[in-house]
Amino acid sequence: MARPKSEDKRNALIAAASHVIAAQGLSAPTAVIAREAGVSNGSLFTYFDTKADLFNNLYLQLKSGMAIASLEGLPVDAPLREQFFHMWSNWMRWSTSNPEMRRALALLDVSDEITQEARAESHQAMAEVAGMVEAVRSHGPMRDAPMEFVVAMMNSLAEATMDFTINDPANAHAHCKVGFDALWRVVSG
Amino acid sequence: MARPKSEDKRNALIAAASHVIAAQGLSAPTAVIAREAGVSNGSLFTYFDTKADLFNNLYLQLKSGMAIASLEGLPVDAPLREQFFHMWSNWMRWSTSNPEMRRALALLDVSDEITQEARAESHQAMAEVAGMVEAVRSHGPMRDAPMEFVVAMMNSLAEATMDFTINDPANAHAHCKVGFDALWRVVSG
Amino acid sequence: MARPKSEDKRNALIAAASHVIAAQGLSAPTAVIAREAGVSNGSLFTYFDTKADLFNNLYLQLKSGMAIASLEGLPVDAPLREQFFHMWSNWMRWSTSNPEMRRALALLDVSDEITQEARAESHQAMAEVAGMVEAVRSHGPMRDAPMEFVVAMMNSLAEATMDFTINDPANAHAHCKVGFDALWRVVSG
Amino acid sequence: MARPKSEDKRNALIAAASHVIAAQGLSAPTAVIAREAGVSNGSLFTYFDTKADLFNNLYLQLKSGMAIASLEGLPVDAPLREQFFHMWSNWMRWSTSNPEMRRALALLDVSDEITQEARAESHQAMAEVAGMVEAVRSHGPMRDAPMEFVVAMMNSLAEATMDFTINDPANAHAHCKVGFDALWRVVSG
DNA sequence: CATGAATGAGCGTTCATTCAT
DNA sequence: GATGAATGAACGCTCATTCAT
Repeated sequence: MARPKSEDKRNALIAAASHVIAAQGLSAPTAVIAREAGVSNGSLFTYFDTKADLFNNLYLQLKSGMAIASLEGLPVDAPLREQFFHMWSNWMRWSTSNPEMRRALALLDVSDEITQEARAESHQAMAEVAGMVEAVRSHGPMRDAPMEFVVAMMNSLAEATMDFTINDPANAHAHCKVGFDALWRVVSG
Repeated sequence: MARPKSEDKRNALIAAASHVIAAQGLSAPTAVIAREAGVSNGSLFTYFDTKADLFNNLYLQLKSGMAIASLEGLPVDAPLREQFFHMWSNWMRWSTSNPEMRRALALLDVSDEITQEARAESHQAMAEVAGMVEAVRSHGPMRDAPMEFVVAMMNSLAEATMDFTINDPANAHAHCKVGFDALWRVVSG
Repeated sequence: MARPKSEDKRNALIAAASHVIAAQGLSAPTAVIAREAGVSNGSLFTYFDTKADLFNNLYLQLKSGMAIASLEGLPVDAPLREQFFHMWSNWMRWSTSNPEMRRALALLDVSDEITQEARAESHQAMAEVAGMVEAVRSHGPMRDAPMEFVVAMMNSLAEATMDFTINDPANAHAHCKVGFDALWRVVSG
Repeated sequence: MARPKSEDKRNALIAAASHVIAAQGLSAPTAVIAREAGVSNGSLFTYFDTKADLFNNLYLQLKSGMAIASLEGLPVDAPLREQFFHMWSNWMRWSTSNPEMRRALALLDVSDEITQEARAESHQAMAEVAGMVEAVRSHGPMRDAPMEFVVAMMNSLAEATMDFTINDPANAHAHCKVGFDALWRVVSG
């Protein structure tokens, strides 16, 4: 079956794309990404049909990595607020521990190369998180607002908190708390 | 920076850049922007040194336009919350009335072509708005958080509300209110 | 040139090359030819050193197939003109029955990938046909012209007739006759 | 009005394309053509939208140049055969004096980059020549064959004669005569 | 100053060929 | 031998910027 397609190389390309996009933006040459991955420029295209395809796959990978990290060790029997805070802390930790991934994701999120399919799929990765928001808001002041709106607000507050924390990581803990309290006031009153 | 011959052309280029960026993204060719402005491609560079220079100028223009619109008709003698809501409503109205400008601004905001200087200057345009936040939060739960953090949260909630409203303009009024209430809970408790 | 394992694969590659060249031209990727032949892209190069080598072999194959078809059932005892017409009819029938081969051959003939050796060898395949021309012209108006010139003219009239017939196959019979009469006038007076 | 598009450069590009195609075939890089024309690679595309556009223009230029050359000094009051021979001689002289153009034209003629429009337009350039054929054949053995067929035969005999003459230019005059006589027999009996 | 042609570096992608499995 | 992934040179075309007019 000849040399099988190497999962390692695929991963290296995804990882390299993340680094390079963080450093150079979405206009980073595919050749640079390939070199960073230790792969020839042509090989990139045996793993991804197009640059956009690579980007969509990276997007999905980052989103799901983020979602998984957010739910790690969730104290399912604890009170809702505690669970929610746990998730939020994980989320903030992921973003500050992986600032490149976070920047790449921010750039991809705003790019029009990312397809609706990829966006929809990424929502599924975040479904469990969204479910927690749903549970929280159902008794709060936003109980009548569209779910998507509430999720959008949560995301936007998360973004703001991440941005702030990345620039001032020394107080990461405090910022995390401030951000969470703000979010809690938004959804829970 | 000897004043160029025609302020009109400069304005036309800025306006065209806004349209074209909204439609094609930041990678839109300068030649397209120039054509849209009714100006030759070469002339663009007598008004702006580089494409990045044009973008920074556009960024400033949009930010200040947005700030001015937000403060229009501010009821200076009314209670703070009412003033704040007035400002917020103006802000939302600007973004939904000028979706192209809003989209261009969102793209520019995330671009690394925008210099720190331009970002700092844009904060001055928003100074008065920031001043209102300052007044509101001083007695609220975020009284100890860094001012920039609070402003960042306000911006992020505004972004989320704008996005949502642009996709569902029929309920613009309701969304505006929901967004404001959330913001008020964040800063004021 | 140790005989490769599978003569079948070699033939499949030759046949596939013919189809694919007819459809896509000489710039058709070798990978496409290999896929069409049901063979891996790498294997193509165990049967042919280079793409040009494949093309030269295909060229020879087509030329000799055409020559063989032209001589099939030749009425060796019939008058010369009748023999000649028989050959011409066969030739035309081959080209209209195998339009893909005919198109591939036309493309190859004009390509500079085909070596002088291959061209010379192909002349041998047509030697018997050329011999008939020789016999015909020896008493005709072209008796003093170089043999190659006469053959070239025959070929060119054959090409023109084939082209015309392929575009209007309903009247294949008539076109065949018109073409032959023209040729006869050229070589025999 | 700025620097006007230079007719000289356009011509240089057309001429360079002709040289380079003759030497390297249709896959010659546009960059080589541009260099040969003394122009930057990018400039080629201010004169021609695409490589195919350049090729179509070259095709037209060559065809019309050939047609014009063929009709130069036509003795309009002479007998038809003499006129016809004059045209034929011109044609052969053009092709042997311009072997590069002739080869480029042969390659272009067979390329699928040449549009139907360009082919149709080129027929107009040859209209006067075709008219002469029409006049000749109307009383000959091909009076009932489709005009296009007759023209195709004339072209094919011309091609064969050119090919032969280019390889043996010393006897150009004799080959020209032999080719013409053959053609005359085809169309006139 | 306005114009738009000129420039040439740069990019995404292809593909003949090689080579590890 | 067969496979198909790996390679990297090559290509058509774009576009920010410069410069002749």
